[in-house]
Amino acid sequence: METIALAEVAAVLADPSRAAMCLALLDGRAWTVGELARAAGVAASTASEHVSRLRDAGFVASVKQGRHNYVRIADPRVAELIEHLAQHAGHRPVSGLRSSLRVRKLEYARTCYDHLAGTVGVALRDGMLRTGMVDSGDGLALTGHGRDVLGELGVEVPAGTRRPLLRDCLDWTERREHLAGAVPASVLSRAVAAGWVSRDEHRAVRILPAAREPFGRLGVELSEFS
Amino acid sequence: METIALAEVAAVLADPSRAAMCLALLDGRAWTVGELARAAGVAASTASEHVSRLRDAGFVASVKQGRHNYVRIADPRVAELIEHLAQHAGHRPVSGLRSSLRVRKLEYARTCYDHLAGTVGVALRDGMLRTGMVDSGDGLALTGHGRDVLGELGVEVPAGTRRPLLRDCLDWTERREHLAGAVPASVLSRAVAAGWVSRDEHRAVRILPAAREPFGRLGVELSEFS
DNA sequence: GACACAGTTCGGCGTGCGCCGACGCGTCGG
DNA sequence: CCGACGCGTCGGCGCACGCCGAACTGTGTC
Repeated sequence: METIALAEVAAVLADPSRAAMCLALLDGRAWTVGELARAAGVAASTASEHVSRLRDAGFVASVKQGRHNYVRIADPRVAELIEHLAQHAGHRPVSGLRSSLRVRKLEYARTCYDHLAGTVGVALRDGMLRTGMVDSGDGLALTGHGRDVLGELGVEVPAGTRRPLLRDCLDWTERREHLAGAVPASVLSRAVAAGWVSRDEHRAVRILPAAREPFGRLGVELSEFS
Repeated sequence: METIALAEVAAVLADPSRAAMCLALLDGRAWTVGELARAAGVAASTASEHVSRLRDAGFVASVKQGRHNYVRIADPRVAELIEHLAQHAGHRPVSGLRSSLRVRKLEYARTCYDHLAGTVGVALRDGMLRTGMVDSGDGLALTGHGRDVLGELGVEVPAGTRRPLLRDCLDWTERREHLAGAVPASVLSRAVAAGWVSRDEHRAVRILPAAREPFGRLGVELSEFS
């Protein structure tokens, strides 16, 4: 009974094309069916079938707009699920990930669904802990000082949401933890809106000069990386 | 490159027989290959092949003992991964789950890999929060009072482990959260060792009379349920 | 040493499903 | 109004893989 449900849900991710689409969608943006087809390397008709199946399984949601069909991840929980699965897949083959330039870029700064990851993401976690904005006594918590600094930077702290404010998320390349949750999501959207960073191709993030001051307030010295 | 890894890992869970085996193994015990074959309803030879595949993928570990091969979940992280996946599978079809007697039993008390779940699991979370053993200000934390009570009950609080002491885990039947993590795991193993509860068939847990006093200390009044 | 039994390997069978190309439909642009 | 384009549906092809039974290995039992 319920056992086949697990298999069905896993089967949806078990296809290389659908898996590629899901990983692409982890950047948090809405992709068209055609873009997903190119990303996965299949015909548009095939991609359309895959999107239907992902939608039926509750992994993605889609909205029609003119002649385009925009597809995005249905829910942050789904994004976490896929991240966890990819993480389990990733930590076995140590592989030569650290080679291509594009990967190098992703190592430095990228998005993990709706928050920052990569070197910068890890540094953000370190910085917020070091400056006392976040406390980690068996579970992560935002301190009063943390709330103050975020307020001054114009980052809204969501209230009354079921989503945890702060969660640890094991990093794909760094093999260390970065911050996930409602607060880091809010930090990223503020950073984009304020021109501190810009979202680049795929999941890469470009750090702009304007980031120096606000990121310093968060305990991240960008000059340390280059 | 990395995209096919995700598909490969999902494909391992995508088979109904392997999925059934994994769900069975979530009770935390070591099963023989033959037992898994019967649980999944396939021939022993087929089950053997499935176990090989699960082992290669890092989902299970196996040890040979005499002419038996004992199989268990490789790692708590894997157990959580499967729980998350099953959870995503479960919350769509509302279905008439609440029918059979066996399911009723599982609703009341069962294991979620290595800790208590079901009605009792949820009550444990409520009780430990209400009695001030656990604090939940943006993240769960064990209080000093909590450490004291656990100490008096003979429950060891693991130290120096990477695993979080307390995590929330959304419950399958109750649709509410119960406690996961190192501390709840320790509570369950102590409860079994001390004869407060016994592990029953499948994932069911039988609450014994000796549980009344220690569970009361944890804020759970067993008489409230029957 | 003979037998029973758990597990593994192997060959062969059946089928489910991912793929494409062709076609139809709706939207946008000249 | 007509062509270009994005998307969805359908039919047919081919491969991958889950299944079993038979044979073999290794381990306990009488």
